[in-house]
Amino acid sequence: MRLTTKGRYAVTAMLDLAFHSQIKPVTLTDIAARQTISLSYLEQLFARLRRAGMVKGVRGPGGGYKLCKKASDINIADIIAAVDEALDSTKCGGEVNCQKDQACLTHDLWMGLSEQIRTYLKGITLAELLEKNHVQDVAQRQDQNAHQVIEIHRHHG
Amino acid sequence: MRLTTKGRYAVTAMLDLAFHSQIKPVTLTDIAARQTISLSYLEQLFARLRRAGMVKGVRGPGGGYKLCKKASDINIADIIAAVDEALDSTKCGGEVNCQKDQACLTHDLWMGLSEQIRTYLKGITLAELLEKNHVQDVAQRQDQNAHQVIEIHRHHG
DNA sequence: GCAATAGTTGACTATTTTGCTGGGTTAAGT
DNA sequence: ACTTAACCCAGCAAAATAGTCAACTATTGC
Repeated sequence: MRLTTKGRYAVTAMLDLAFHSQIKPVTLTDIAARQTISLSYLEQLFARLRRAGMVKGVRGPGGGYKLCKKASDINIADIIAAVDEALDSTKCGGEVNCQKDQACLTHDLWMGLSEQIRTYLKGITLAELLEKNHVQDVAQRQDQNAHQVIEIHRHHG
Repeated sequence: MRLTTKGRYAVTAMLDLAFHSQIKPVTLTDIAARQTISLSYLEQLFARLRRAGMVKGVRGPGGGYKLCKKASDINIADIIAAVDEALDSTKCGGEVNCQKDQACLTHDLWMGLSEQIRTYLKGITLAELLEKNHVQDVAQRQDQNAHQVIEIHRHHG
């Protein structure tokens, strides 16, 4: 399991989708605007998410994307796996005898690590994240406001 | 904390170094040959590892690289951090108000995840890895031999 | 001192991934 | 019909990844 910006984009977009598509489908244009991701890049990502059976596209006016499953049934690991797509992980993609003699020293480490991370991310659902974010988002906003007030006081005091 | 092939290369090389530099320094040429990583790429990686105070270069004949600390005092997270070098992690590198209004939806997730992974990797030392690999390496070799014997039997039986 | 070894440095290239632009086609709603 | 928005490409620019080459310096051993 690789961790790059691409996966983060996908998770961000899915989060946005989960949050806004309760009532009607959400257009990629909207997500692009809210999350400042380019529309075309989103199209690429959603093409893969769709192929992975995570989202469904609805054409025509009033269309957009919807989640195929409940947000509580979608985990982060699957999202990342969907967009990262079949990188053979290293020269030793799954195989054990990856190197001539000594068998790729880090094999066990990376397999173990990968598994650990995957397990961790599989345990987190979109729904959980949404909840968590909602709460903390408010908290952050309050903090920010507080800081701003303090800053203003400093500059004008 | 990002996870890419670069970090894996670095860990692989450090593992090799830890394993072979018990007696005398190890040249990058040797590591390059054993781990099939290009010499120049290794040079780049080791330049950073050296600047991070993890390895020490010894010039002249019989020279090479040595670990600065004991293998049991070097953890994987530090190795990866050393070569990955100051990526500001995303547009919201550490800052909280990464986006105009809604504050980067995935912020909490990625910070939490990063921390989780870092913690995990900080808990693994080169020494531990070496030990683990040594044992499993032998095991794998035995397995392989066994499989080969079976294959031969199949083809010639 | 001289030659060989091996680190050190930097500039330069190639490949891949990433992220994006812009063109189109197709399905659905008004 | 017309609009909307998914779908589908072909390509492109920037960045990251991986590697090459060449010059230089410090160290060891003869």
